This record gives sequence, C-alpha cells and structure tokens, in this order.
Amino acid sequence: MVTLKQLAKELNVSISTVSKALNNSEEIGEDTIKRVKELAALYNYKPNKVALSLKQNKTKTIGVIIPNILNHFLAKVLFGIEREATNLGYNIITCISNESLDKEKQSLLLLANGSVDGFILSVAEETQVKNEVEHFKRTISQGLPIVMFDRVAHDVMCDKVIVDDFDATYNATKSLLEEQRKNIAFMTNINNLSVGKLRERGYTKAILEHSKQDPLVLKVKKKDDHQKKIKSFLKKNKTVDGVIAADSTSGIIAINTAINLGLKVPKDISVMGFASKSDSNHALPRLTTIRQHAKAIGASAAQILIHRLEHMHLNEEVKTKIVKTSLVKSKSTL
Amino acid sequence: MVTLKQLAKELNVSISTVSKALNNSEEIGEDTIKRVKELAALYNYKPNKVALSLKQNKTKTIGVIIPNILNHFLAKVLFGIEREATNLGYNIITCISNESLDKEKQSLLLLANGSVDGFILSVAEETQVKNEVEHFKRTISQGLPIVMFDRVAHDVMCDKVIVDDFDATYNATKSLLEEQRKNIAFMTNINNLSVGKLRERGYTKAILEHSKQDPLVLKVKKKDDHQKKIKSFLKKNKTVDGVIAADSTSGIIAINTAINLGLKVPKDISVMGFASKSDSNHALPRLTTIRQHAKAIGASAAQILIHRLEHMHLNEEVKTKIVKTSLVKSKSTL
DNA sequence: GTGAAAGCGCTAACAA
DNA sequence: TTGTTAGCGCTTTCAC
Repeated sequence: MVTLKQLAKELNVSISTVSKALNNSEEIGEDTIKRVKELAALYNYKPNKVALSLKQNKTKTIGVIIPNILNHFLAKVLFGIEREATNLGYNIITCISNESLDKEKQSLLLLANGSVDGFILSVAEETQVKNEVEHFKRTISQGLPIVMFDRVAHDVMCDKVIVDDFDATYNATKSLLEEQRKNIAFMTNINNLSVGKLRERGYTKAILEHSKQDPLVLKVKKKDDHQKKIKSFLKKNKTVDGVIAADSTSGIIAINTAINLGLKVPKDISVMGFASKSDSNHALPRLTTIRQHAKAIGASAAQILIHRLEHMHLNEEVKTKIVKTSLVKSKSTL
Repeated sequence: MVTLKQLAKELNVSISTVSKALNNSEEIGEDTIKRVKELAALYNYKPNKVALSLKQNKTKTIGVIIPNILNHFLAKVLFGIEREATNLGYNIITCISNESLDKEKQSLLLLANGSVDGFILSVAEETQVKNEVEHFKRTISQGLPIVMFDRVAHDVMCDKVIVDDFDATYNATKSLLEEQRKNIAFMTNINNLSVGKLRERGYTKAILEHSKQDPLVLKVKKKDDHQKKIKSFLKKNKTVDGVIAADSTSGIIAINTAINLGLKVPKDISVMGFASKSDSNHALPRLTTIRQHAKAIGASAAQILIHRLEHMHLNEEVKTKIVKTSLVKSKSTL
C-alpha cells in the first residue's frame, strides 16, 4: 500500500501538505491539490484504516456475537446488521458463541482491546440458563456500548431490540380458537430461552382465558429425534386439532407428520408457527407463519448502536425497541 | 482502556520497561516484572490491538465475503471459518455480497485499506454470470492473498477449496440407476452457478453412459414458485421414478410434493439431493442427502489462508483442495 | 500556501 | 537492569 510519505517524497512536498490536499483543505493551493490528487489516484492511494483508527481512537467496526449462525432467524438478523452497518460506514467482526457462555465471554474480551467500538449480540443459551451477566456489565463499564437483540439479559442496562413474543403467541392462539379449535397444542424446542418462555406464556394465557381445554405443551430437546417426538405426541393426543410452534422447525415437521399420519391439514388440524419465508416452503400445505422481521431487527440494532457511538457525549438513556411480529396466513390454517 | 504510558507513570518506570516486563523480557529484573504485572492485572491491561496492527503491519484479521448468509451451506462454511480462525488467533470481518458483483467489488476495495490481511470468499452469482475477475486479480497483486471456496473463478491464480460436484451427482445418479430407476430427473435452482453446472454435467454423464433414458432437467429460477414448478413437472412427467436435486430445497420439496400427489416415497419415486442434516429433517421420509462437509471446507479455507499469511516469504504455489462429498442414505431412497 | 512537529499505543534497536 | 529514541501512517496545531 502507498503511504502519504511516499507520495510526499515523489512530489517533493511535505507529508502534511499531501494529507491536507487529499482532504481538500482550504490552506492548500489549487494546483498543488490537483497534482497530489492525480498522483494519489495513479497509485490508488487509500488512507490506512489502522492508522486512522489509532489516531482517532475509534475503529468504525462493530463486534457482533451470534449464538448460532445456522439458525435461520439469527442469520437473517446478521444480514440486516451487516447491511445497515455497511450503509453507515461500519464493518462488522463476527463471532459465533455457539450457545456457549465461555465462548461468549472470550469473544467479548478478545474484541474489547480496541478492535471494535461496540457490540451487537444475542445472548447464548448457556448464558441464559446460568443467568450470568457480569461479562456484559464489565464490557459496558469499559466504555463499549452493547445492543442486545431477541434474547436479552433484562438486568443489564443497555439498548435492546426485541420481538413481541408474548403477544405473538397469544394472538396466534386466539386466532386458532376463532377457528373453533378445541385442543390446541404448543410445541417448542427452545424452552431454555427467554423468548421460548415468553412464547409459551402467551399461548398459555390465551388458552386459560378463552378455552376450556388445559394447556398442552410438547417440549423437544436439542438431542431428541425431532420427527419421532412429534409423531408419538400426535399419536398419543389424537384430539389435537391445532398446533402453535415456537421454533422454526417444529411447525414444518408437525405438518409433514400430520399428513403422514393420514390427517388433513388444515381440515383436521391447523398448524401455525414461527418461521421464515423460505422454511415455510418446506411444508405442503405451506405453513402459516409468525414472521419476526429479522432483517429489520438487525437494521434497528445497528442503527441504535451506531447512533449511540456517534453521540457518546450525550449519554442518552438506554431504550428498548419492540419489533412487532406479523402473522402471514397460508394454507396450513383455515 | 489503560495504556502502557499510564502504567509506566504510576510505577515510575519507562514505557519500554513496562512493555518488556509484560512480554517477559530477559532484560528486566524479576521484581520489576512482578510489580508491573500486578498493576497491569489490577487495571485489566490489554495491549491495544490497533496499535499492534499498525506497528507490525498485520491485523490478524481475515475478510470473509459470503454471497448469501441465508444459504445454509454458506452459513455453515462461515461457521467453520470463524471457528478455525478463532483457534488460530484471527478475527473475521464478514461482508455479504448478496450475489451482487458491485457489492463484492465494494467489499474487497473497502477492506483492502489495511483492515485485513487476506480474504476468504465464494464468488457472487452475478460475478460468475458476467465472468468478471479483475477485482480479484487486483486485490491479489496488492499483496492480499485470497482463498476461494465452492464457487471459484478458475482463471484467478489463488488457493481454492472445492467440492467434487461432478463426481457427487455422477455417483448419486449411478446409485439411483442401481435401484433400477428408469426415468431419473435432475432438479436445480442454481443453474447459473459454476457448481450447479458441474452437478448437472455429472448427472448427464451418468445418464448417457448407463441408462437408456434421455437426461431430464428441471431448472427453477429464483423468482419462480418453487412448489408449483415441481408439482407441475411431476404431473407432466408421470414416469419419473427418481430425482437428483442440485440444491438444498428442491429435494425436500420434491418429496413433499410427490407425497401430495399420492406417490409413495421411495417405492414409486426415489429422491436424493444436496442438503444439510437439519434440512433433511423437513421431509418425511427423510431425504437421502449428499453432504458437502461445509464446516470442513470453511476450516480448510481458513487454514490455507492463515498458513499463507504466516509464510508469505516462502511464496508457495497456489493449490486447490477438493473436499469429497459423502452420500448419507435415508428413507427417501431404497 | 507550505512545512515541522507532536501524538495516537506499541515495540525494539540502541544507549547508558 | 533500565531508559531513550525512532518509527508504524495519519491528522492537526502551530510556525514560517
């Protein structure tokens, strides 16, 4: 890479002249500016990012810590973050915590050495289970702002972008009740997560308030055979005529399994679940989905963090933004 | 963040003494080392990454350019890259080209300002269609090595990690022929990509060599209704008794659609396709899949790049690594 | 209108 | 054993 020094030498002017010329300083003569710019263009000069970062004590880089990149929702949020950050002139350094508390701590520590100006993250499953938050607080107190999305740690004072999980399942359940469903089951493989619990509560509340049935919940663990679990559940609970799925695969599998068992969807059983558009394609009939607007969540998180970074002096209060889900009807419900 | 300067001041020693002490230099007295380290620990000192990068003229950071983060395969490769890079002491800056040539150029340019030491990337669809490679060559000639994976630009001299796409479908097709399938179709929605073409050629060759049928190919475009396309294809070609899917969704949809049309899988029709483990769950019976070992591909790419970065002086020849696919049999084939 | 010098945080050659 | 100094590439204040 060409440096100011080299340009200066070749032009027989000082380094500072070159610097000022390239930054269109008023101080510099017109033809000098022209000469400098021409040579810079010729050599394809680009200011060294690292030197700039050191000088200005900011990197224009955001650390993003994602629990699981293979989760379609999280990947899509990352997509949103990347796009918005790029538009606003920031790069992102991505770490994958792999749902591990240790890796999460590690990543936070590793990047808190001047590599990034702040963080966007979703809390790892293990962290939520153990309810640890010290590492977040420490990072923030070091002057590195954090924006949490989706899975957040409520007792950490920082900006948050979340989904209306409770309302989403509450409304989804009510919508199945309006179809006159008498025995609606709730399926989840994210029962450990804050969002998973909220979704279950939304379902339960709707059932208790508006139905005569008891809540009926199937909790699938990561290591379970997902298909088998759902199949035996549906076999055992033959009167189930509605399903709310808290995660993106349970809904798909529920439809496929129901059909395999000879049920008609949605005539005999209605299925509704959190999922993305592309996943909903994997069932026939297509899954009626609760969409989380993942890209918008990512974009919001990036905006909020960058706004804070660029207005650090203002010391604004932390805020929580709620991105509303929407229900996209398809053929798996009436 | 605490700096050496502050530590030095508080300890009444020089900056270089502190630096050396922290680096366990032989030159420094034992008790000085101890005093320095204690204070450093107290203040939670961490060497400033940016300063180090500037000094040593390397960032220990890799630029990763992914065409589409929502593609499960690519996301998994990213996962592999991140893990391996982290293990080897590198960070990754992720850019998403979104299959756009412009964004790809943009990202390359943006990071070639000292932000990263090298690149790992998979070529964007538009880039492959237009067959542009100049931006890659320019980057490399600037001293930033590139490792390409999966979708590679053959006329760029750089390290590559690829899949045995041709062999994979050739063998898959032969395996269906061994089931005595008489009319095997090939379905793809990645016909624009180098890998998509290779996969089609593998299928075609196997058919031409070992079967009496003509090749039968269904090309689905991004904007098509995937389910509809496959449904009408299967309706029109009622004698199709085998399917090879080049991408990760066509196989799933083919199974679900066949069942919807009243066919028995695998009795009436066998389906086999590229897909990941989690996707294969979306069909019932589960899809027999061609696995690409995405994580291993990512890890290899990271290893190769980092090796090159740390042995730049050797100027080793570029190499191409082929990661063999494997066929995981499930219930969608005999 | 142009240049010299300081400084961001760090390392390392050299001096004491 | 410890300190001084230069320098990585850049911006910016202050002199000329």
